[in-house]
Amino acid sequence: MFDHCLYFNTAALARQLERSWADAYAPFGLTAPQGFLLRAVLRRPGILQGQLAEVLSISRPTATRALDGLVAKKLVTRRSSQLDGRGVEVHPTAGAIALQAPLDKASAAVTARIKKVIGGTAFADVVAGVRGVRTALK
Amino acid sequence: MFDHCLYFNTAALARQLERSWADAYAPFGLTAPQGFLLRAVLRRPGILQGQLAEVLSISRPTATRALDGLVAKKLVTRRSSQLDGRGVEVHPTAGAIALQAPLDKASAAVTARIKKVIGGTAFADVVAGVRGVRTALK
DNA sequence: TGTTAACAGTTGCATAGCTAAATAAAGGGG
DNA sequence: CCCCTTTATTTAGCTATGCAACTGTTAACA
Repeated sequence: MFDHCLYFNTAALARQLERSWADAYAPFGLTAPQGFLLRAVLRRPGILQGQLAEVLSISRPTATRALDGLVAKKLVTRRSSQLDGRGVEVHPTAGAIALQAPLDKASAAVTARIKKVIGGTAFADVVAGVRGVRTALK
Repeated sequence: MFDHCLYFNTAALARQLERSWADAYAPFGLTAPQGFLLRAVLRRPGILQGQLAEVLSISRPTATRALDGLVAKKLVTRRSSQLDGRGVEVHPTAGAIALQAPLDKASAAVTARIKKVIGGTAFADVVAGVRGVRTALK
């Protein structure tokens, strides 16, 4: 019905892909967005919340709430920045650090499975195309 | 941070595009999903709810709730199917029919603007690529 | 014809996302 | 030093989405 609509196809694919990631992260007790958020914190311990929102391309209120969830699960802690009392640093707990390798492994498995289905070249082309549109519209 | 992740880029682009569509449909008092839902009903008056969910690639509960919104705005009516009492036909009201042409025009304008920014060829390539992934993963 | 299975829609509950407005901390004149 | 502006986060309120479970309708069939 909306075969040639960029928004329709992109949104539908996002919902479809979310299921794969939800399945992959469920064993860790994480949803897909929580998993990506935690992986971002693990890669940059102490990152400020605002920067997290930016690298994840979500609004700051959404980052606040998503972090509330990870704090409740004792996977990250908030710490007021010494340099600027307005900023809040986010640090992974020991439990989260223990999860990093398995989480990255599970993530790689999802990507590998999708690449196997659609082909590595098609995968790379679509990712590059989507990223290109994001950048052009920014 | 997740530059090569298909899910991350796709979901981020979907959120980004939604703003353009939200702006385009706001003058009609519609959100982006409501606008697409209404356009689908206008193209196939009397379509069954389950078929609507399928063509829009959303779950049936989501279709139920989205339709509740259009019914509240008096843009569509529900009618029990004569052929099968389980099914519910969705019909556009006269008010909705009057909206069809302007709604399609506003939709075309959004697409035209995006095509202008990223180029018509890139647009078509990305749409085809995204749709291809959707189909392959179905 | 009564029972059971399948199917369409709805309801309950939860997550994720946004905008707008409120709070809190810096920083800059005067 | 006080007031005003800017910036970082949070809170409030809303929409969209999904899964699981429930209700009502149809169909199959013993």
